[in-house]
Amino acid sequence: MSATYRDVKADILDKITRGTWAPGSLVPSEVDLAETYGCARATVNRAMRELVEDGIIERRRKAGTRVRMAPVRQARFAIPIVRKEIEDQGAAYRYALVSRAVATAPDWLRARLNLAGGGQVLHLTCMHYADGIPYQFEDRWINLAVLPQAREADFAQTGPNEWLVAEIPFSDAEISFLAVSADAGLAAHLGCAPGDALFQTERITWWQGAANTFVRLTYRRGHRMTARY
Amino acid sequence: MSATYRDVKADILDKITRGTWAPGSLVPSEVDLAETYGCARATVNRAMRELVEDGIIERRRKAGTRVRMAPVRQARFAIPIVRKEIEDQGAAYRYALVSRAVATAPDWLRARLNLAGGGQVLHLTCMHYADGIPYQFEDRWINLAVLPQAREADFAQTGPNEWLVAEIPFSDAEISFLAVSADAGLAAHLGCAPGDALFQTERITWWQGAANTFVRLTYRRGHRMTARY
DNA sequence: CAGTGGTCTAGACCACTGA
DNA sequence: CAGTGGTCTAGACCACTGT
Repeated sequence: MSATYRDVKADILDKITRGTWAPGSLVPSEVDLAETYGCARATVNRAMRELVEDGIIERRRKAGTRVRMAPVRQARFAIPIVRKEIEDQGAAYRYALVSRAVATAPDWLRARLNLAGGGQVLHLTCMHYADGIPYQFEDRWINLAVLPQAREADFAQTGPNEWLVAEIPFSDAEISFLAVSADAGLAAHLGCAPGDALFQTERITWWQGAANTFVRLTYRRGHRMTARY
Repeated sequence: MSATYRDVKADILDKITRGTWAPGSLVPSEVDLAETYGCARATVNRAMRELVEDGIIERRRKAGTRVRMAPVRQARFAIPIVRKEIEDQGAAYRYALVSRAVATAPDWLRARLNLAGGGQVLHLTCMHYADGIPYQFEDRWINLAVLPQAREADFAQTGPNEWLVAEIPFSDAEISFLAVSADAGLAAHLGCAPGDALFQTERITWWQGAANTFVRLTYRRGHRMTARY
């Protein structure tokens, strides 16, 4: 008697993975399941909500709950701060500012960030090292219309990433993963040969509707990003 | 009076993003918040649980709830079936089996999948096209000890991905994203030049503790994977 | 040991939506 | 319009863990 929501979730998941409840089939209603497991409906409801969250089942009022035909396989990636990423690997972290310039946003950036014409941006390039070895090259553009205080910030000691996290702790973002061929500059910074295939991420973040930064992070040769799901 | 859990969540999130409640600061207890919002504690609790899930706050019994110092930025990626991915772009999908062979698992694969010596695997290579243009090259290894029925399956018409989803709808997986340089084979299949940088994913899936498949998916030049969070 | 979150309950009302 | 999920409530007990 008296199952917990974890018990209920585990049992239902088991029935689904073992095929007792096939993809597309109808799952008993919450009331029935509550009786089956001898618990309150709220308990069943919580188990079911988590299964929806996990992409295992689909629910619709009146129509009931069904096992998904094609499970939505989804992975969650933690987007780490570079320093933490490196330190978690047990390596020593070092940061270096490569260049810094205030400029008018180039056309491609205005299009990406949906900026008005003539917008001023702060363009930074930096390097992140793990145990002295190049780890990541950072190419960052900060919208000075949204973050005028960036103009006065000192990025010689602290990377723009950590500065931004302190300045704007929570924001919306869009991230892309892709592969690029190393040009001469990247090759020099990351200690690889021109033409080498490198893993790159691009990220745009917004705060209260306005884009505040665009960043392109290029990792050293051989880097991979891993997740479990 | 009588706020919903969405109201409560939105209001708390607003207080955090606007800086009213700074990173690291203590959030009022559930009992207090319930009184503030004029709702039941369970309602506040649900809002708070979702904020934990979103990586915004941390909670510990007795110690209370705090705004996270470094927000855990996390992105969720839907791992699509290639066919769906292509069709959702409005393109026509075509599949072709390139090769098929039963073999003893090579050492690197045995290590990756934690297989016993002498294990038999089915090695398949396939192509996926969008509007007739090469889209993705699939290099798949299926553990015949776990999935003996793969030996008899016809992969000429249906890709191994869809076959596997039907056979083992739900499983655990580990996925990696990386960049590779196209070798002669990949270049020929994907219609690019040798040496081009290509985006690649590797995935291992387990079912009931045993690895059943390893797959390496290489995308055509210029492919990028995008998510919002 | 006291305060906080974690969970369960029994009941209620509501919001959809398929038949 | 009836059945299903979605949510809220008031109260209860429990499980941690800081002081």
